[in-house]
Amino acid sequence: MAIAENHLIALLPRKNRTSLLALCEPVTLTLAEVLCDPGKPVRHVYFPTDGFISLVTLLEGSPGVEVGMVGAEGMLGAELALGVSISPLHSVVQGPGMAWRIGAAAFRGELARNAALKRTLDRYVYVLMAQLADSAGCVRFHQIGPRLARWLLMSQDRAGADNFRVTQEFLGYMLGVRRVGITAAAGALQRGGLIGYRRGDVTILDRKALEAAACGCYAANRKAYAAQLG
Amino acid sequence: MAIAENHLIALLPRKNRTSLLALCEPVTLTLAEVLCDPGKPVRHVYFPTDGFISLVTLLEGSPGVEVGMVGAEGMLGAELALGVSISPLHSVVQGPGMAWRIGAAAFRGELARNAALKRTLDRYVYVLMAQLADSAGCVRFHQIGPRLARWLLMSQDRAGADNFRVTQEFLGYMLGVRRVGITAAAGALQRGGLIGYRRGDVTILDRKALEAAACGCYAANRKAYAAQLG
DNA sequence: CGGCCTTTGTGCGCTGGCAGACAGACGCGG
DNA sequence: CCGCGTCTGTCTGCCAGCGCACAAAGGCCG
Repeated sequence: MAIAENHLIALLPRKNRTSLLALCEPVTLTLAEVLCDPGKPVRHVYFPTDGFISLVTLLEGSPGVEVGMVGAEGMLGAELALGVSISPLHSVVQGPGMAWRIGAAAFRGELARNAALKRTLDRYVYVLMAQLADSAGCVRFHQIGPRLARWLLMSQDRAGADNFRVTQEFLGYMLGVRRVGITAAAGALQRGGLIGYRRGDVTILDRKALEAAACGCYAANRKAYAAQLG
Repeated sequence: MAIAENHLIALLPRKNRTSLLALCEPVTLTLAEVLCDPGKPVRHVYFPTDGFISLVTLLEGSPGVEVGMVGAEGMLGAELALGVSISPLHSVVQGPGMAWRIGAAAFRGELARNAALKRTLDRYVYVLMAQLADSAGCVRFHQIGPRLARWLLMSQDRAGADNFRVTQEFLGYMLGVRRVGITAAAGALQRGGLIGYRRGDVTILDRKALEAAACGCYAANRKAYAAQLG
């Protein structure tokens, strides 16, 4: 089976794209794999095609919160494009699948040669920043229900499927709330017929309604991405 | 009186520095002035020397939260360094003073010519990202007291003085909490002799103790800045 | 001096989410 | 088909922070 596309790579002019892909190797992202720890050097950058990755802030003494998601629309390791090789975030594979991978050194070399790549990634960094800023407000003011709906939509987009696996325990960790909070919110969505949820197996049943139930951050993020990289 | 320095500019090699400064004009930042609205084009970038600026996320339908502060250690308008001229954040002058200012177009031109500038700002963007990510966790998990202490320290650093003006109302807005929450937390700090607070006039009395009372985000942010731009 | 605006202090009832504990339900593997 | 581990649902008590409302104190200005 042919490997799927990564959108950032697809945006590059042919010449820049082939020069980048020449350095890439396809790798499998396996569920719950940790690709990056905060404060540690970035070894590889990843351009997911099928799989997707959660970005989590870890403040010592507190549980984590997800502040971003990276799928085929993005990349992991954008800090290298800023000339820094230390990751500020914790990165965990959230949806299994494939990704293009490049070693950090090779990637820096390519960046120096490939101006179109650098320009594209700069824009991506901007979108990420907007996402981080929104996360702060979302995490503070929005309630569990709408945040859960947003999370499910973002996952659906990146999984490219109506169905994916995730336990309530894990969702609680991502949203920075207790598992029981998720039980309640997910129960409400299920009773309303927006989703089906059975033992770690979510199915999106009514996407329109889910979009209506999600907090505005979902739409805001899509809009910001489309404006810069659409 | 000679205008004070901006640290990012001071980091540049002499040649790059003079070439940038040739485009700058000194301007006065007046308290509560709004320099930038979310979604609007960035007209100027600012390199504060005396004054400082709060960066606030505004999600529609929610109050704001401060997610970053810009003083002489930083700049406002870093998104231009990423090739984007739309600000994602609301920027308000929080401490009056002076800044170097450049028009957006002139700044983009200079960026294209001045590689050292671009490299420095890339690193600054990284520090900002780390700050945004931390903010999300801080806002979610840390209590008002420690967050207030952190805010006061950050302001003291940027004001370059032990004393500055800020009302509890404004503080509540910045931290995304009710004014009464600030009243309680500030009262505790005052009773402990860490600060003096009288009708919009704060004085830092015991900086060491305040550092101990602040949440870890204060130290984390200083460390991240020092590592990249120290 | 007196009035008015700004800023701070306090009280009360409410609620979303927390902590911990436990009981069912499902399903895989032996 | 039985058992145990995983996942989900529910309960109880609790607390930080919320919304609202009002009182008091400081300060500016006529």
